[in-house]
Amino acid sequence: MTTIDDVARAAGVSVSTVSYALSGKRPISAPTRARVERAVRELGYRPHAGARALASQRTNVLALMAPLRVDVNVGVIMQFVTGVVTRARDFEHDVLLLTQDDLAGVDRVAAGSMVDALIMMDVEAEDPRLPLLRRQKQPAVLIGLPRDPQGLSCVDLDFEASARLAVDHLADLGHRQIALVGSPHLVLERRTTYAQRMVHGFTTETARRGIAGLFVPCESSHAGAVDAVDRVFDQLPDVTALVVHNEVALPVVLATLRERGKEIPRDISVVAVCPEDVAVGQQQPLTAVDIPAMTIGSVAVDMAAARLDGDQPAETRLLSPVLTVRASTGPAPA
Amino acid sequence: MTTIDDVARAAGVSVSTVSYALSGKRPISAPTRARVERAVRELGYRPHAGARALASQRTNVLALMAPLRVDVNVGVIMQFVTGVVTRARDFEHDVLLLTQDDLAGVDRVAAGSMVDALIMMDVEAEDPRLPLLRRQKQPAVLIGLPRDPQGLSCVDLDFEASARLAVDHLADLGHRQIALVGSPHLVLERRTTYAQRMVHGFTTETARRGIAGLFVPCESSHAGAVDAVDRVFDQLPDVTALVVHNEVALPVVLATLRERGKEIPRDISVVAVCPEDVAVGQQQPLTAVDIPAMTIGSVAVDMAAARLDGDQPAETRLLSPVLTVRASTGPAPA
DNA sequence: TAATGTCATCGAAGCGCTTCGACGCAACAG
DNA sequence: CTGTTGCGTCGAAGCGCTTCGATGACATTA
Repeated sequence: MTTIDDVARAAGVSVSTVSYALSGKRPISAPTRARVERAVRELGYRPHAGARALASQRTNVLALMAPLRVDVNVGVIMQFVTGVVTRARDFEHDVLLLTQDDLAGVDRVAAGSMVDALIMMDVEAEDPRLPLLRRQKQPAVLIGLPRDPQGLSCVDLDFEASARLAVDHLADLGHRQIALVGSPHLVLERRTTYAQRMVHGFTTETARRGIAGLFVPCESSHAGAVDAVDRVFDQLPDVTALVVHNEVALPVVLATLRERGKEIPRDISVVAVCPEDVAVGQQQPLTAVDIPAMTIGSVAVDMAAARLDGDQPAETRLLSPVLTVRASTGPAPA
Repeated sequence: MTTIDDVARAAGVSVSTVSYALSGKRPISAPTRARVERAVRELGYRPHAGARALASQRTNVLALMAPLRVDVNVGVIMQFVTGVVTRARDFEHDVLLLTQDDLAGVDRVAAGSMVDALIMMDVEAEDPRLPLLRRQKQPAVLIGLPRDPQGLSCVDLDFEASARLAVDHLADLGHRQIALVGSPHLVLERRTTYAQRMVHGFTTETARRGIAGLFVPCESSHAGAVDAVDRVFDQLPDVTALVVHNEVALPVVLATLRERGKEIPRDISVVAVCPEDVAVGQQQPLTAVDIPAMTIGSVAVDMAAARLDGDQPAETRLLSPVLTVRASTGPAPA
């Protein structure tokens, strides 16, 4: 292994000069810096991460805790992760991946000084990780919105506003009976707040506009989706529009509607709440509220970075939803 | 931060005694060990990862390079990752996540001594990462099979055998015209070997058994899947069985078959090659060759671990496929 | 000419841990 | 009673880096 000593010797300078030349934390004359850089290149020198972390109190790694279960929406998670990893590189950071259930992991990586900051996905209302996070010296960023975010940064799509946006779009088209096909029971029971916030926004907005609004949970399986559609028609026979907030179920819901003889958007309009690629990848392109998963991931990193060197206080950011009209919504049938 | 010195002081022993008490690398008397452990508990001591890495040449972290693109099969990747992360914990290791395109990452984390070993997913025949990997001091495990694995451990499902298994199952049921609906063009062009191995196994086995075998690539989109089905009927009008090795397309292929008036398995049999949960989660449970993604991930970790402390030489392991008969295959129509 | 200031560089301490060699002590053999 | 062995513990070196204070060279000013 080539060390900073080797570089110093090769460049004919002291170790500290090499360090300063590379970090730029003190002025080094151009010729000296050139010699150092040359030596670095020729020897293929890489600073030892552990030694650096020990001396500088910085690891250049951040922890990402992601739900690797199968029941949640794999595609969205992947995009979050991609956003985080990609943006982290812009800040010269790598990403240590923890699983959601690894509660001890928070302590292990934070107290063990393995990371500079932590990002947690899929936060629940009373998430058991929050107390752990609060007592670490590293800043934490939550993707999601717990009941009490005290001391922790949060970022998420504004799901209440998303629901409103979807309802308004449909209401403006004349729809008066709208159903929300949402997350599985389990997700709601876990008190994952995005699901709750969606339902809440939907309920209040339909109420506000004097519209019949029905919420049905929907399991993420073929059967679950078919069942959800059936329940909608059962409980709201004259429904003319659906808001679907469940990616896995989405294609099945569409197929089932067609099977039941409903043409989209002639007989029934559909607004999806999902990432853009899912919305346009269906049999027909769907009007949708975009879940900008990658953006959220990268914003999370930005927020972590801000707290690392700016030591700003924690803040909460809710991203404004954007609805894109495509082929799946139209005026309510007469 | 509480350090090993604090623990030593609290326990009334020397620093080295604490270290040995915790690592077990030298005998420490029971009472002393108890005092150390008590101090550790009371102070909430966690060794500093960087310091430990510096002194011991072990980081207890392994790198996992995963394709976070969207075009590949997200679900399978997630399962690999889960397998790796979960198994890594059994060996007291954490996982650093790199993206596939981050070629420089190999050097950064390996030469920078951030990890003890590397695991690379989605390896191509002439993968550009291989030379980089070979010159690192850390062992590497590939998920996939490059043309020349020299010096690197490999693990994957035996896709040639999988194809054979699928073909044999169908041939034994009397099918004489079989099509393989496979990976997208791009994946093949990238020379991702699982796709090639699948095609090769399919081609040789159909030939060996004197069966008409047709391979059609299939893009991972609704339109792509529909198109693939059309091409199959175009080029092999009397086809009675399909092998589908493309998870994303799978549901669309099934739907399209039905739309074309083909009932499964009465008119046409289908063998999927996909993870079990995908096979059973379709509208009807599918006969399938399981892709044991999680197992492969955990085997990869096992292989890495073996090379870490046993310093066994590199080896290649191809997992034997298992075909499970479900509702989508039956005798060839007369 | 001496005092002052600037700039580039150096030396050394120290980050927190592991590990090697040494040491004291008790048990045992000769 | 001395010599040997083995167990449990300690001290110190060293892992590779960052950073602080000091220093020397040189230019600037009084």
